[in-house]
Amino acid sequence: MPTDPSAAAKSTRSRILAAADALARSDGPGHLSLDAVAQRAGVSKGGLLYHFPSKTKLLEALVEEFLSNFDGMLRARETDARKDVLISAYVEFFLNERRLGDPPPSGLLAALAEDPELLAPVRRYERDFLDRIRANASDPALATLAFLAVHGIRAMELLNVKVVDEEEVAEVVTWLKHRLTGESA
Amino acid sequence: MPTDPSAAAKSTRSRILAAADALARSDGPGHLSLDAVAQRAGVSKGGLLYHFPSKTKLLEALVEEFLSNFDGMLRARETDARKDVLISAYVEFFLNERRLGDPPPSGLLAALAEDPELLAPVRRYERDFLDRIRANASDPALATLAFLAVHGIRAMELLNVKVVDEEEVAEVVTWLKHRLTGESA
DNA sequence: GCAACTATACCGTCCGGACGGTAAAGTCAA
DNA sequence: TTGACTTTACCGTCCGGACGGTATAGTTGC
Repeated sequence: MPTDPSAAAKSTRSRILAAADALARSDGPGHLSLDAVAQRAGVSKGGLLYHFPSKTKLLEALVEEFLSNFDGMLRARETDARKDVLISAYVEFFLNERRLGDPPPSGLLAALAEDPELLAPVRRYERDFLDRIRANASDPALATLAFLAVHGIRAMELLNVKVVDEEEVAEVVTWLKHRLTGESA
Repeated sequence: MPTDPSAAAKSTRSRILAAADALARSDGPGHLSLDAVAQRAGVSKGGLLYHFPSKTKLLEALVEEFLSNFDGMLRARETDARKDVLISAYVEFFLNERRLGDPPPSGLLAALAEDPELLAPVRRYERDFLDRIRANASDPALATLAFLAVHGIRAMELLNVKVVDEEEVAEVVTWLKHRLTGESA
C-alpha cells in the first residue's frame, strides 16, 4: 500500500481523470456528471470535489493532461535538426498511439460540451506545433497537408466516426514517408 | 401570406433546426435545451415538441439535414467521369463553403454530446463518399490524404480550434491542385 | 349547403428526476 | 492534535417530456 499521501493523492487524482475520460466516451460527452465520475473512480462526490473544486476545474485538468502528454512525447524528438524530422515524428507518434489502441481523449469533447472556450489551450498548442513543423519542413505545404490529415483521422476517432480503415492509413503513411524522405534537400 | 399550410409548417421546422444549430454553437453543444430552442425559434415548447416529439428526434433531424445538404451538392458533380474529378470537387466545395463563411454544423456536436450513436449515419455516408473518391482517383493514396486533410480542417472549425490560417489553406490547396491535375494520365 | 367530425398546428403548465455545488462531520497518518 | 483526505446529507435549479387545451382548415354524410 502507498504510505506516501501525495502519491495516494496523485493516484486518486489520476483515477478520477481516467474515470471522467472513460465516462465521456461511454455515456456521451454531454452526460458527464460528477456523481458518475465519483462512482466510477471509487470516490465519494465530496472526495471528488475536494480534488477538483468544480466541474470546470475537472475539465480543465482533463485538457491540460492531454496537452502535457502530447507535448512531452514531441519535445523529445526536437533535438534532431534534420529536415522533416518533426512532421515525420508527428505522424509516427500518432501511428504508434493508434497501434497501441489508446482510446481517443474523449475528455476533450466533454470539455467542449460544457464550454467551447476550454479548448483554447489546445488551439494555442497546436498552432505552436504547426509553426515548428513548417519551419522544419523541406516542403511546408506537404508537411501542413500531413499535419491536417493526421488531425482528420484523430478527429474521426474522437467523434466516433471512424471512416478510414487500417489499410488506407498505412497506404497514406507509406506515400507520405516516401515523399518526406525522398524529396528533402 | 402563404396559403399553403405545408409551406408554413416547413418554414417553422427549418426555423427550429436553424435555432438549434445556432444555440449549440453559442452556448456549447452540451447546453442545448428544448426551452432555449423553442424561444429562439419563436415557438412555444409545446409547438416544438409537436414538430420533434423528443430531443433525440430533433438531433437526428439536425444530422440528417447536414448530410442531405452535403450529399446534394456532391452528387451534382458526379456525372463527370474524368479521373480525380471527385476529390477535386470535394476540396473545391469545401473551400467554397469556407469562403462563404458558412458556420460549421454545430448541431452535429450537440447530437454527439447527447448520444455518440447519432453520428452513425455520418460515418456511413463519409465511408461511402471516400469509396467513390478512391475509385475515381488516379492516385488513391493522394486522394485519401486530401480527403483526410479536408476533414482535419473541418474538424478544427467544428471544435472551435482553428489552427491553420487562410494562407496556409490556400498553399495546401494549390499544392494539391498541382498534383491532382498534373499527375493524371 | 350545412352540420358533425377529424387532422394539423400550436400554446402554457406542471412534474419528476438529474445535476452541480455546499456544509459539516468523520478518519487517520505523522 | 492537526491537517490532509474522505464521507454523508442536503439544497436549488434546470430540463425533458407529458398533458390538456385552442383554433383553424379540411372532409364527409345528408
